[in-house]
Amino acid sequence: MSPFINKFSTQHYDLAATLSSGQAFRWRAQGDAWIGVIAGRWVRLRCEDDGVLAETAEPITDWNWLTHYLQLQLDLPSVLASFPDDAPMRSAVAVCRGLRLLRQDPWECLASFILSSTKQIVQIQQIIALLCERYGELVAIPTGEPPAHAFPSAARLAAITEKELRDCKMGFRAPYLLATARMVAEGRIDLERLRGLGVAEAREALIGLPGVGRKIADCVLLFAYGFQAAFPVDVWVMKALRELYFPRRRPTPKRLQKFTETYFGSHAGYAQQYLFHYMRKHVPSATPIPAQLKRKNAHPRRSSGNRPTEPFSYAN
DNA sequence: CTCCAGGCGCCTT
DNA sequence: AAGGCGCATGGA
Repeated sequence: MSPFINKFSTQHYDLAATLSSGQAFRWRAQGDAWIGVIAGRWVRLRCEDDGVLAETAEPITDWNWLTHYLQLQLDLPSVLASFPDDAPMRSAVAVCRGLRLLRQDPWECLASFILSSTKQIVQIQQIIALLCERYGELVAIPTGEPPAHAFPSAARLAAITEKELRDCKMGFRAPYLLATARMVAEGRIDLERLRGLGVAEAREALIGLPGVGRKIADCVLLFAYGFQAAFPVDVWVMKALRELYFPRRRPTPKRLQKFTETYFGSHAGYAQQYLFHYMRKHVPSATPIPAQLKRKNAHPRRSSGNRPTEPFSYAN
Protein backbone atom coordinates (compact mmCIF):
# COMPACT_ATOMS: atom_id res chain seq x y z
CA MET A 1 0.00 0.00 0.00
CA SER A 2 1.20 3.39 -0.91
CA PRO A 3 1.59 5.83 1.96
CA PHE A 4 0.29 8.77 -0.05
CA ILE A 5 -3.33 8.88 0.95
CA ASN A 6 -5.83 11.63 1.36
CA LYS A 7 -9.46 11.61 2.28
CA PHE A 8 -12.00 14.02 0.89
CA SER A 9 -15.20 14.52 2.77
CA THR A 10 -18.21 14.56 0.53
CA GLN A 11 -21.68 13.20 0.31
CA HIS A 12 -23.62 11.63 -2.52
CA TYR A 13 -20.64 10.53 -4.57
CA ASP A 14 -21.21 7.31 -6.47
CA LEU A 15 -17.76 6.52 -7.86
CA ALA A 16 -18.83 3.41 -9.72
CA ALA A 17 -21.64 5.15 -11.54
CA THR A 18 -19.52 8.18 -12.29
CA LEU A 19 -16.41 6.40 -13.50
CA SER A 20 -18.12 3.69 -15.51
CA SER A 21 -20.96 5.64 -17.04
CA GLY A 22 -19.29 6.37 -20.35
CA GLN A 23 -17.93 9.85 -19.76
CA ALA A 24 -14.40 8.56 -19.13
CA PHE A 25 -12.97 5.34 -20.49
CA ARG A 26 -9.76 4.66 -18.61
CA TRP A 27 -10.95 3.60 -15.16
CA ARG A 28 -10.36 0.03 -14.06
CA ALA A 29 -12.16 -1.60 -11.14
CA GLN A 30 -10.00 -3.30 -8.53
CA GLY A 31 -12.28 -4.81 -5.93
CA ASP A 32 -14.25 -1.90 -4.57
CA ALA A 33 -11.59 0.56 -5.71
CA TRP A 34 -11.00 2.32 -9.01
CA ILE A 35 -7.61 2.85 -10.61
CA GLY A 36 -6.92 5.49 -13.20
CA VAL A 37 -4.54 8.15 -14.43
CA ILE A 38 -5.42 11.81 -14.10
CA ALA A 39 -3.10 14.51 -15.44
CA GLY A 40 -0.25 12.02 -15.62
CA ARG A 41 -0.73 10.78 -12.06
CA TRP A 42 -1.68 7.26 -11.07
CA VAL A 43 -4.49 7.28 -8.55
CA ARG A 44 -6.64 4.74 -6.75
CA LEU A 45 -10.04 5.85 -5.46
CA ARG A 46 -12.39 4.26 -3.01
CA CYS A 47 -15.76 5.33 -1.66
CA GLU A 48 -16.12 5.55 2.08
CA ASP A 49 -19.17 6.33 4.16
CA ASP A 50 -18.53 10.03 4.35
CA GLY A 51 -16.15 10.69 1.49
CA VAL A 52 -13.69 9.56 -1.13
CA LEU A 53 -10.31 8.06 -0.30
CA ALA A 54 -7.51 8.78 -2.77
CA GLU A 55 -4.18 7.04 -2.97
CA THR A 56 -1.30 8.11 -5.20
CA ALA A 57 2.10 6.77 -6.17
CA GLU A 58 4.00 9.87 -5.20
CA PRO A 59 3.64 12.52 -2.50
CA ILE A 60 1.12 15.22 -3.31
CA THR A 61 1.02 18.66 -1.80
CA ASP A 62 -1.64 20.20 -4.01
CA TRP A 63 -4.65 17.98 -4.65
CA ASN A 64 -6.43 20.42 -6.88
CA TRP A 65 -5.96 18.26 -10.00
CA LEU A 66 -8.04 15.58 -8.30
CA THR A 67 -10.71 17.63 -6.61
CA HIS A 68 -11.24 19.50 -9.85
CA TYR A 69 -11.47 16.30 -11.92
CA LEU A 70 -13.93 14.74 -9.50
CA GLN A 71 -15.76 18.04 -8.96
CA LEU A 72 -15.72 17.40 -5.23
CA GLN A 73 -16.65 20.95 -4.37
CA LEU A 74 -19.87 20.78 -6.37
CA ASP A 75 -23.11 21.22 -4.50
CA LEU A 76 -24.91 18.26 -6.06
CA PRO A 77 -28.24 18.70 -4.26
CA SER A 78 -28.63 22.15 -5.73
CA VAL A 79 -27.88 20.80 -9.21
CA LEU A 80 -30.48 18.08 -8.77
CA ALA A 81 -32.93 20.68 -7.53
CA SER A 82 -32.56 22.54 -10.82
CA PHE A 83 -33.88 19.59 -12.83
CA PRO A 84 -37.45 19.77 -14.07
CA ASP A 85 -39.85 18.34 -11.54
CA ASP A 86 -41.37 15.58 -13.62
CA ALA A 87 -41.75 11.86 -13.20
CA PRO A 88 -38.89 10.74 -15.49
CA MET A 89 -36.39 13.07 -13.86
CA ARG A 90 -37.53 12.10 -10.38
CA SER A 91 -37.03 8.46 -11.27
CA ALA A 92 -33.65 9.12 -12.81
CA VAL A 93 -32.50 11.01 -9.74
CA ALA A 94 -33.76 8.28 -7.44
CA VAL A 95 -31.92 5.61 -9.43
CA CYS A 96 -28.72 7.52 -10.15
CA ARG A 97 -28.18 9.34 -6.88
CA GLY A 98 -24.49 10.15 -6.53
CA LEU A 99 -23.78 10.20 -10.25
CA ARG A 100 -21.48 13.11 -11.07
CA LEU A 101 -20.08 14.81 -14.10
CA LEU A 102 -16.30 14.77 -14.22
CA ARG A 103 -14.18 17.68 -15.42
CA GLN A 104 -11.71 16.05 -17.76
CA ASP A 105 -8.71 17.12 -19.77
CA PRO A 106 -10.01 18.54 -23.08
CA TRP A 107 -7.57 16.73 -25.35
CA GLU A 108 -8.11 13.33 -23.76
CA CYS A 109 -11.85 13.87 -23.79
CA LEU A 110 -11.89 15.03 -27.41
CA ALA A 111 -9.72 12.18 -28.65
CA SER A 112 -11.71 9.65 -26.66
CA PHE A 113 -15.04 10.73 -28.08
CA ILE A 114 -13.73 10.82 -31.63
CA LEU A 115 -13.06 7.14 -31.01
CA SER A 116 -16.50 6.55 -29.53
CA SER A 117 -18.65 6.74 -32.63
CA THR A 118 -20.58 3.57 -33.39
CA LYS A 119 -18.74 1.71 -30.67
CA GLN A 120 -19.92 0.21 -27.45
CA ILE A 121 -18.37 1.44 -24.25
CA VAL A 122 -16.35 -1.75 -23.72
CA GLN A 123 -14.83 -1.46 -27.16
CA ILE A 124 -14.02 2.20 -26.68
CA GLN A 125 -12.22 1.23 -23.49
CA GLN A 126 -10.21 -1.40 -25.36
CA ILE A 127 -9.15 0.97 -28.11
CA ILE A 128 -8.09 3.66 -25.67
CA ALA A 129 -6.23 1.17 -23.49
CA LEU A 130 -4.23 0.05 -26.54
CA LEU A 131 -3.56 3.61 -27.60
CA CYS A 132 -2.29 4.59 -24.14
CA GLU A 133 -0.24 1.46 -23.72
CA ARG A 134 1.54 2.03 -27.01
CA TYR A 135 1.89 5.79 -27.15
CA GLY A 136 1.35 7.14 -23.63
CA GLU A 137 4.20 7.97 -21.28
CA LEU A 138 4.76 5.64 -18.37
CA VAL A 139 3.70 7.15 -15.07
CA ALA A 140 4.91 6.39 -11.56
CA ILE A 141 3.04 3.57 -9.83
CA PRO A 142 3.14 2.05 -6.34
CA THR A 143 5.27 -1.08 -6.08
CA GLY A 144 3.42 -4.18 -7.13
CA GLU A 145 0.98 -2.43 -9.43
CA PRO A 146 0.96 -3.07 -13.18
CA PRO A 147 2.44 -0.37 -15.43
CA ALA A 148 0.27 2.64 -16.13
CA HIS A 149 0.38 5.18 -18.91
CA ALA A 150 -0.66 8.75 -19.40
CA PHE A 151 -3.00 9.56 -22.24
CA PRO A 152 -0.81 10.27 -25.29
CA SER A 153 -0.44 13.94 -26.16
CA ALA A 154 -1.74 15.38 -29.40
CA ALA A 155 1.84 15.98 -30.49
CA ARG A 156 2.70 12.33 -29.94
CA LEU A 157 -0.26 11.10 -31.95
CA ALA A 158 0.36 13.68 -34.65
CA ALA A 159 3.77 12.10 -35.13
CA ILE A 160 2.63 8.54 -35.81
CA THR A 161 0.99 7.04 -38.87
CA GLU A 162 -2.61 6.26 -39.68
CA LYS A 163 -1.67 2.62 -39.89
CA GLU A 164 -0.30 2.66 -36.35
CA LEU A 165 -3.59 4.13 -35.19
CA ARG A 166 -5.58 1.57 -37.15
CA ASP A 167 -3.54 -1.11 -35.44
CA CYS A 168 -5.11 0.10 -32.20
CA LYS A 169 -8.35 -1.23 -33.70
CA MET A 170 -9.96 2.13 -34.22
CA GLY A 171 -10.85 1.46 -37.86
CA PHE A 172 -12.25 4.35 -39.88
CA ARG A 173 -11.83 6.66 -36.89
CA ALA A 174 -8.05 6.60 -37.35
CA PRO A 175 -7.83 9.34 -40.00
CA TYR A 176 -10.16 11.55 -37.93
CA LEU A 177 -8.08 11.18 -34.80
CA LEU A 178 -4.85 11.73 -36.71
CA ALA A 179 -6.11 14.85 -38.48
CA THR A 180 -7.48 16.31 -35.26
CA ALA A 181 -4.28 15.49 -33.37
CA ARG A 182 -2.34 17.36 -36.04
CA MET A 183 -4.59 20.39 -35.85
CA VAL A 184 -4.19 20.53 -32.10
CA ALA A 185 -0.46 19.90 -32.24
CA GLU A 186 0.03 22.59 -34.87
CA GLY A 187 -1.95 25.05 -32.82
CA ARG A 188 -4.63 25.39 -35.48
CA ILE A 189 -7.06 25.05 -32.60
CA ASP A 190 -6.29 26.03 -29.03
CA LEU A 191 -8.28 23.82 -26.71
CA GLU A 192 -7.46 26.02 -23.71
CA ARG A 193 -8.91 29.07 -25.43
CA LEU A 194 -12.32 27.42 -25.60
CA ARG A 195 -12.67 27.78 -21.85
CA GLY A 196 -13.26 31.48 -22.25
CA LEU A 197 -15.83 31.23 -25.02
CA GLY A 198 -19.56 30.94 -24.87
CA VAL A 199 -20.98 27.51 -25.42
CA ALA A 200 -22.09 28.24 -28.99
CA GLU A 201 -18.69 29.55 -30.07
CA ALA A 202 -16.85 26.72 -28.34
CA ARG A 203 -19.16 24.20 -30.01
CA GLU A 204 -18.58 25.76 -33.40
CA ALA A 205 -14.82 25.54 -32.92
CA LEU A 206 -15.01 21.86 -31.98
CA ILE A 207 -17.30 20.95 -34.86
CA GLY A 208 -14.66 22.34 -37.17
CA LEU A 209 -12.43 19.42 -36.29
CA PRO A 210 -12.37 16.24 -38.38
CA GLY A 211 -14.55 13.51 -36.91
CA VAL A 212 -16.37 15.90 -34.61
CA GLY A 213 -20.06 16.54 -35.12
CA ARG A 214 -22.68 17.95 -32.81
CA LYS A 215 -22.88 14.95 -30.51
CA ILE A 216 -19.16 14.53 -29.91
CA ALA A 217 -18.72 18.28 -29.57
CA ASP A 218 -21.38 18.37 -26.87
CA CYS A 219 -19.72 15.50 -25.01
CA VAL A 220 -16.47 17.44 -24.88
CA LEU A 221 -18.24 20.69 -23.98
CA LEU A 222 -19.91 18.95 -21.07
CA PHE A 223 -17.33 16.46 -19.82
CA ALA A 224 -14.19 18.55 -20.28
CA TYR A 225 -15.26 22.17 -20.12
CA GLY A 226 -18.28 21.89 -17.90
CA PHE A 227 -20.64 23.82 -20.16
CA GLN A 228 -23.90 22.95 -18.44
CA ALA A 229 -25.91 23.89 -21.51
CA ALA A 230 -24.28 21.19 -23.64
CA PHE A 231 -26.71 18.35 -24.16
CA PRO A 232 -25.30 15.43 -26.14
CA VAL A 233 -28.10 13.55 -27.84
CA ASP A 234 -27.08 10.02 -28.75
CA VAL A 235 -29.24 7.02 -29.49
CA TRP A 236 -29.86 6.35 -25.79
CA VAL A 237 -30.85 9.87 -24.90
CA MET A 238 -32.91 10.04 -28.07
CA LYS A 239 -34.74 6.95 -26.92
CA ALA A 240 -35.26 8.44 -23.48
CA LEU A 241 -36.56 11.71 -24.86
CA ARG A 242 -38.89 10.00 -27.27
CA GLU A 243 -40.35 7.54 -24.85
CA LEU A 244 -40.52 9.76 -21.81
CA TYR A 245 -41.43 13.11 -23.28
CA PHE A 246 -42.81 12.51 -26.77
CA PRO A 247 -44.53 9.14 -26.54
CA ARG A 248 -47.18 9.89 -29.12
CA ARG A 249 -45.38 11.83 -31.79
CA ARG A 250 -42.12 12.05 -33.51
CA PRO A 251 -40.53 15.43 -32.90
CA THR A 252 -38.50 16.97 -35.66
CA PRO A 253 -34.81 17.27 -34.84
CA LYS A 254 -35.22 21.02 -34.60
CA ARG A 255 -38.13 20.72 -32.22
CA LEU A 256 -36.22 18.22 -30.15
CA GLN A 257 -33.18 20.44 -29.97
CA LYS A 258 -35.31 23.33 -28.83
CA PHE A 259 -36.76 21.09 -26.14
CA THR A 260 -33.35 20.02 -24.82
CA GLU A 261 -32.25 23.65 -24.76
CA THR A 262 -35.22 25.00 -22.88
CA TYR A 263 -36.83 22.31 -20.80
CA PHE A 264 -34.07 20.90 -18.60
CA GLY A 265 -33.00 24.01 -16.77
CA SER A 266 -29.68 25.58 -15.90
CA HIS A 267 -27.89 22.22 -15.64
CA ALA A 268 -29.37 20.58 -18.71
CA GLY A 269 -26.22 18.60 -19.44
CA TYR A 270 -26.30 17.13 -15.97
CA ALA A 271 -29.93 16.15 -16.48
CA GLN A 272 -28.93 14.50 -19.74
CA GLN A 273 -26.35 12.34 -17.96
CA TYR A 274 -28.96 11.22 -15.45
CA LEU A 275 -31.33 10.30 -18.27
CA PHE A 276 -28.57 8.45 -20.10
CA HIS A 277 -27.49 6.48 -17.08
CA TYR A 278 -31.06 5.78 -16.10
CA MET A 279 -31.89 4.37 -19.54
CA ARG A 280 -28.79 2.24 -19.62
CA LYS A 281 -29.22 0.85 -16.13
CA HIS A 282 -32.92 0.28 -16.12
CA VAL A 283 -33.90 -0.62 -19.62
CA PRO A 284 -30.94 -2.86 -20.45
CA SER A 285 -32.76 -5.00 -22.96
CA ALA A 286 -34.02 -2.06 -24.91
CA THR A 287 -32.49 -1.41 -28.27
CA PRO A 288 -31.63 2.23 -28.74
CA ILE A 289 -33.03 2.45 -32.26
CA PRO A 290 -36.12 0.32 -32.26
CA ALA A 291 -37.32 -1.07 -35.55
CA GLN A 292 -40.82 0.23 -34.90
CA LEU A 293 -39.59 3.74 -35.58
CA LYS A 294 -39.42 2.84 -39.21
CA ARG A 295 -42.91 1.44 -39.28
CA LYS A 296 -45.63 3.73 -40.42
CA ASN A 297 -48.41 4.65 -38.01
CA ALA A 298 -46.79 2.64 -35.33
CA HIS A 299 -47.66 3.36 -31.76
CA PRO A 300 -44.50 3.85 -29.78
CA ARG A 301 -44.20 0.46 -28.21
CA ARG A 302 -43.98 0.22 -24.49
CA SER A 303 -41.13 -1.95 -23.46
CA SER A 304 -42.57 -4.07 -20.72
CA GLY A 305 -41.62 -3.67 -17.13
CA ASN A 306 -39.54 -1.18 -15.37
CA ARG A 307 -41.04 2.03 -16.57
CA PRO A 308 -41.97 3.84 -13.40
CA THR A 309 -44.58 6.08 -14.90
CA GLU A 310 -47.26 5.95 -17.46
CA PRO A 311 -46.30 7.53 -20.75
CA PHE A 312 -47.20 11.13 -20.82
CA SER A 313 -46.08 13.98 -22.94
CA TYR A 314 -44.30 16.65 -20.97
CA ALA A 315 -43.51 18.64 -24.03
CA ASN A 316 -45.95 21.46 -24.39
C1' DC B 1 -24.39 -16.62 -40.41
C1' DT B 2 -26.49 -11.62 -39.44
C1' DC B 3 -27.02 -7.59 -36.85
C1' DC B 4 -25.42 -3.60 -34.67
C1' DA B 5 -22.82 -0.55 -31.49
C1' DG B 6 -23.21 6.69 -27.11
C1' DG B 7 -21.65 9.12 -35.43
C1' DC B 8 -19.53 11.53 -39.02
C1' DG B 9 -18.95 12.94 -43.71
C1' DC B 10 -20.43 12.77 -48.14
C1' DC B 11 -23.67 11.99 -51.54
C1' DT B 12 -28.32 12.09 -53.04
C1' DT B 13 -33.13 14.09 -53.37
C1' DA C 1 -32.48 20.51 -45.40
C1' DA C 2 -33.36 16.10 -44.90
C1' DG C 3 -32.36 11.35 -45.53
C1' DG C 4 -29.41 7.23 -46.94
C1' DC C 5 -25.12 4.94 -46.81
C1' DG C 6 -20.25 3.54 -46.12
C1' DC C 7 -16.87 3.31 -42.96
C1' DA C 8 -13.70 -1.00 -39.36
C1' DT C 9 -14.05 -3.92 -35.70
C1' DG C 10 -15.76 -7.26 -32.53
C1' DG C 11 -19.39 -9.20 -29.65
C1' DA C 12 -24.02 -11.23 -29.29
